[in-house]
Amino acid sequence: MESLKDITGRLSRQGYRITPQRMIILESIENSDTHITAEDIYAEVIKKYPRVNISTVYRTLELLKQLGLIYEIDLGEGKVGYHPEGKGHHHHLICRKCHSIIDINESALFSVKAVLLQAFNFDADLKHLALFGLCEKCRKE
Amino acid sequence: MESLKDITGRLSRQGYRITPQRMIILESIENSDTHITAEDIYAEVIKKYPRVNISTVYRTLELLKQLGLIYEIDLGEGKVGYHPEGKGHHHHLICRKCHSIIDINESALFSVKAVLLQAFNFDADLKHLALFGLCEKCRKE
DNA sequence: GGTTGTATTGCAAGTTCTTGCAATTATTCT
DNA sequence: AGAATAATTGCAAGAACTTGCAATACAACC
Repeated sequence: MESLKDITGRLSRQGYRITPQRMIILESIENSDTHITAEDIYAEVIKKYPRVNISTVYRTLELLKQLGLIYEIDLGEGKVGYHPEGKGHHHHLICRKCHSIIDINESALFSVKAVLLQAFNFDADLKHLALFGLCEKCRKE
Repeated sequence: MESLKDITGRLSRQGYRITPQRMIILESIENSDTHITAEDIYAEVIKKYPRVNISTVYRTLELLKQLGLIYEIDLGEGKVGYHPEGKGHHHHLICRKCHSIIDINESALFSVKAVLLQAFNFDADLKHLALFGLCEKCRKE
């Protein structure tokens, strides 16, 4: 479990600056239990710091994503959620027809990660994956 | 390999109408060798039928996607590509840092599909998957 | 603590995709 | 073939995100 201090330390060491905006955005993500959206993060942020612009939120999310500190998850229907690295991992099976979502455990795809690492030297982020397809109900229709 | 006639037949049988707009959009996707984008499809379409609106392109892509006749692929950097069902399948390993893309064969993930089908009765579309992570080069930096 | 260099921000304009609605048109039924 | 009906389209407005740029402010160095 990575604390806020670990994250800011890591940003700092890589030459990124610790701004009040980034701190509030980070806190919002860490405090969320679910897959929080950019819009929800923005709503949280302006409660405390009304002058923050939404483009700052998007830029910060992009930065944290590239550094691997948060994960972006495609939730289907054009929705995108974010999740901190430190919290539990799982995957989503999303029905492309009825849009229902089944959550499955991280371990279901452990073998895939190993294959990709060995065959392609590619370190895949198989922690929060969205897989699309047809659910049990829609397969029968 | 599914021909244009197979696709229109399937649309028709399910109560969808065959319009000139849909025909041109379908042809553009079928004729493309790569992962064509919505923008490129639109550019193709208006060459032949200048009055078509781009929202028709998006709506048609959404329909074909839900019916499983085309696949949508997240290419990273906010880019989305489309691929007809009838042509070859493969996956992409996309580096979240340098955005390079490695193509891998469909068969690399056959075992995953079987597991999801057995455990969750979920028929996953593991034909054109985008997996994000770090490539060999960026892992060393 | 003040100065300096550069990352970051806010703003506004721009892209990309979505949606509501009235007009149009493909299909069905006679 | 013509009328009925319901899916589809074009349009315009909107939502979600991105980007260029000048102003600001973090952090490093004296």
